[in-house]
Parts: sequence; structure tokens; C-alpha cells
Amino acid sequence: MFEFRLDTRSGVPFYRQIIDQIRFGIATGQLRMGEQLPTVRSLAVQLKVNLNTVIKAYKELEIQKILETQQGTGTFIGSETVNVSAKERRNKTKSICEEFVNVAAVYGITPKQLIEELQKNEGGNL
Amino acid sequence: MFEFRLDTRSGVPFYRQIIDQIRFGIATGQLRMGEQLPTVRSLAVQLKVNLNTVIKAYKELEIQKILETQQGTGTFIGSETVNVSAKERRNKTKSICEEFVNVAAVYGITPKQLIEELQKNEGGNL
Amino acid sequence: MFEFRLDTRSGVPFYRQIIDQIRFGIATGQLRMGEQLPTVRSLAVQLKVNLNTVIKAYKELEIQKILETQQGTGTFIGSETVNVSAKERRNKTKSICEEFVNVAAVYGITPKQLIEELQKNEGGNL
Amino acid sequence: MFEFRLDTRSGVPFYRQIIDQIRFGIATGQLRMGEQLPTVRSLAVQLKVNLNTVIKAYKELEIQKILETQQGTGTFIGSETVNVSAKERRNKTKSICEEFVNVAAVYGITPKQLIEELQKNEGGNL
DNA sequence: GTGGTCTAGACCACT
DNA sequence: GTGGTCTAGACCACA
Repeated sequence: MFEFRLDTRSGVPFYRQIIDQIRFGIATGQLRMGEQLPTVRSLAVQLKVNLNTVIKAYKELEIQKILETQQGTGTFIGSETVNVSAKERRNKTKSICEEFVNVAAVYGITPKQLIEELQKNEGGNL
Repeated sequence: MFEFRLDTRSGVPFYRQIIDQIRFGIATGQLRMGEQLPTVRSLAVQLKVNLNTVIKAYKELEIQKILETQQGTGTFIGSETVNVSAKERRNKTKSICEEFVNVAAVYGITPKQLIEELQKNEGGNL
Repeated sequence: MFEFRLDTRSGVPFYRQIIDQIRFGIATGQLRMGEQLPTVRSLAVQLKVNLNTVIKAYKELEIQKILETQQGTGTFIGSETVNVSAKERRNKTKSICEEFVNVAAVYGITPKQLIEELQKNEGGNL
Repeated sequence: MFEFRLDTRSGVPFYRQIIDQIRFGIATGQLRMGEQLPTVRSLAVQLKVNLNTVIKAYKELEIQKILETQQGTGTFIGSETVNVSAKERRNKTKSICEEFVNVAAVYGITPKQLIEELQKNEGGNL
């Protein structure tokens, strides 16, 4: 099952995070055409956000034809191709790294130390 | 001398950009311990923003103990950036990295890609 | 409900008084984890100060991770007040006390007198 | 020799701290009538503050006749009785304790824990 | 309705 | 001249 994750500290609006995660989820194959998404209610409860926040996210994706809502049945991944351009991927990677470096800086941790720590883990897991 | 620049289009708050640039300057060694920053007034004029916007940025960094201010004297890069024990810092580094990898995973970004992005920044700015 | 009061004569900045009262409220258990604080607007009206003054106070506590705010929702007492290890806290307690005793010594105040003063406050407010 | 100590974090102006320390020093017998104080220059260097700050402090004490300046010789403790009332002592103790509790609160340390730590040390030292 | 950002400008305190 | 505080008010974004 696809897992949503809200970062309350990043300052990125909740509805934007939900939208991004669904789009990237489709682009990376974690979510597939026709698959059913959680209902707005269940997702709102799960993420502990207001119902309207989830509705807003689903609505925007519906407008982009990425999602299809069937009255009374649920919300599904649409058949449209989802375009997550290489550029968008790069931007997302970049913005995540920037925030990461900033958070670390508060504790006097340098980017170099972050890289070392990440490499340590990578070696262990791959 | 350290140079500030504001991107008026990015949507990132001005005071946040100032904060990020100072932190970045410290992380990359362009700003050093004890060094004096521009006065709030001169920076406000230089960046063409309101005095309070600069004060807000400096204040946040002061609360985080990254800057030290003395009324009537000026604002300086703090001296006790690293007063935490090595062990503490190792733990913090580890937890920050874990969190970071998890957030990235939601967007289908692998640790390897994160390392590459971080190395890119490091190479470019040091 | 928690009650705020400003002393307009003390010379202590309004925003500082608000900060102190919230911290005190938490320390004495009058404000609890997760509890919602008055909205910035309502508190500004109640204390007859400008909106920005209240925002400034809340913001500082947010930076210190004592409060958590969510745009559009409200401001809450933070939940991760105590995420430091027992050992870390013991060290911190020790160093704070040492510093404190030294400062007091300059004014000829003995540790015993400090203890008495602290106990007075504790007894009165809990 | 009498030791001065500036607390840069308390927000209390430097000149005020110098004044207070001299007054309390006299009241507690650490400074005696006729004793010579450091020259403004040496004290300014020692405390790393502006010369004018020390001058301002000495000047105010001279006006209160607590100090006497002999041109070309130095500054001495005067013969006036220094009145540090019981009330003033209480206020000073109180304000130091308040700041102490506030600083501790940031680290999630309760007044009770401070008292315990102080009592531990007291037992050991007395 | 909630918090967030920014401006313009006044007035204060410290060095 | 340095930073600090506060006000009044506009406009924005999120839930």
C-alpha cells in the first residue's frame, strides 16, 4: 500500500505535499493506473489533517486528469500519462537537499558530514 | 565581503532568504566566527527591503544561537556554534539523515541521488 | 483557561512578557502538550497590543520548538519538549546551575538564598 | 581582587551590570572604602566593552557619591554609605531566579530539578 | 477564521 | 550610529 507522509516542518502546504506525493508515486510506478486511492475521509484521518485539505488536493489532480472520481465508489488513478519531467525531479531533489542542509546547519552539521553518514548507510543496505 | 541577493520571484519570504544565505555563508566558510554582519539598516537599504524584515532574519538566527547581537555595537557570527558533544552530534546526524532519506523515498528519490546532489553543491561552492 | 497579563510599567517588552508567561505556564503544568493557545488576533485584542507583537512572541517560541503552529489551524503547545536524553539533560542542568551560582555570587547571593527563592515560587504556583 | 562578570545574554545593559556589581560589592564587603577600582581603560579591555560603557557606569556612581574620581590618580570607593536595601536584594535575587528558570525551561528543565541540583552541590561544598 | 509577510514610520536604549 | 520595540494597516495563503 502506498504510504503518505507529511512533513509539518518544511512549510510546504499539506495539500501541495499530497499532490506531489501522488504525482511522484505514479511516475515512479508505486501507484498504477486504475488503482484506488484512500477515501478523502480515511486519508484525512490518517494524516490528521482537515477534510478540506485532502479534498483540495484530490480536486486539483482531478482537474489535471491525473485522478478520476466516481461518485459513490471512490477515487482512482486515471489513464492520463503523468508528466514528471526530469527537470521537476531535479528540482524536487534539490529542494529536499536544501532543506536538509539547512536543518543540519542548525546543529553545526556540515554537508560533508551528511554525505559521509548517507554513504555509510548505503553501503550497509545495498 | 559577503554579498546578499534576494530573489523576488521565488515566493520564498525575504527574511527566510536572508537567513538561508547567512547559514550557507557560515557552512561554506565565507562567514567566520566573530565576523560582523552588515548593520540592519545598511542591509535593508542594500536589499531594498524594510528594516523590520532584516531584523526578523537576524533575530531568528540569534534565537538559534547562530548570531550574537549587542545593542549599540552590531551583529556578529556566533562563537559557540559547536558546543555539543561529538556523540550528541553523531546521533543528531544519524536521525536527520534517516528522516531525510524517508522523505526523499516518498518521491522516489534514492539515497544515491541525494548524495550526488549534495556533492554537486559542495563542489560548486567551496 | 490560561490568563495573560501585561505589566505596562515594568519596561519588559510586551512580547517578552508573553513568552515568559507561556513558558511559565508550561513549566507549572497550566499549559499542556498539544493544547491550543489563543489565536494571535484574539490575544492581541485581549492584551490591547498590536497583532505583530503577539506573532513575534509566538514565533520565538516556535523557533525554540516550544510551540507548533499550523497556518490556518492555530498555535499549539509543542509535543517534543523532551526529546533529549537523560544524560544530556543532567549535563545541561549542571552547567546551567554552575553559571547561575557564579552570576549570583557577584551580587553576594548565596546558593542557599537561591534555593529559598526558587522554592518560594514553586510553592506559590503549583 | 574584585571580579567583574558580564552576562551578555541577560539583556541587562553592560553599564547597568557594572553599576550593580560595584554597589553589591560594596554592600557585601567585597569592596571597601577607599579601595581603588580598575581604571576605565583596563576594565574596558578586561570586559571587552567600549570605553564609554565603563565611563558611563563610573560616572553614574560618582554622581551617587559612591565613587570618587581623583584626576590622574584613579577611581576609589567613596565614604558614602551604600544603601542596598533588603528590598533591592530581594528584587535582584528574584530577577536572577526568574532568568534562571526561563533559561532552564528552554531545555525542559523544571525548577524542581534546579533546586535538586543546587542542593546536591550545596551539600558537597559546605 | 487561522497564521504569515511586509511596509512605513515613530520612538527608545545602548555604545 | 547601533539594535530593539511597537503600531497601524495592507495583502497573502492555508484549512
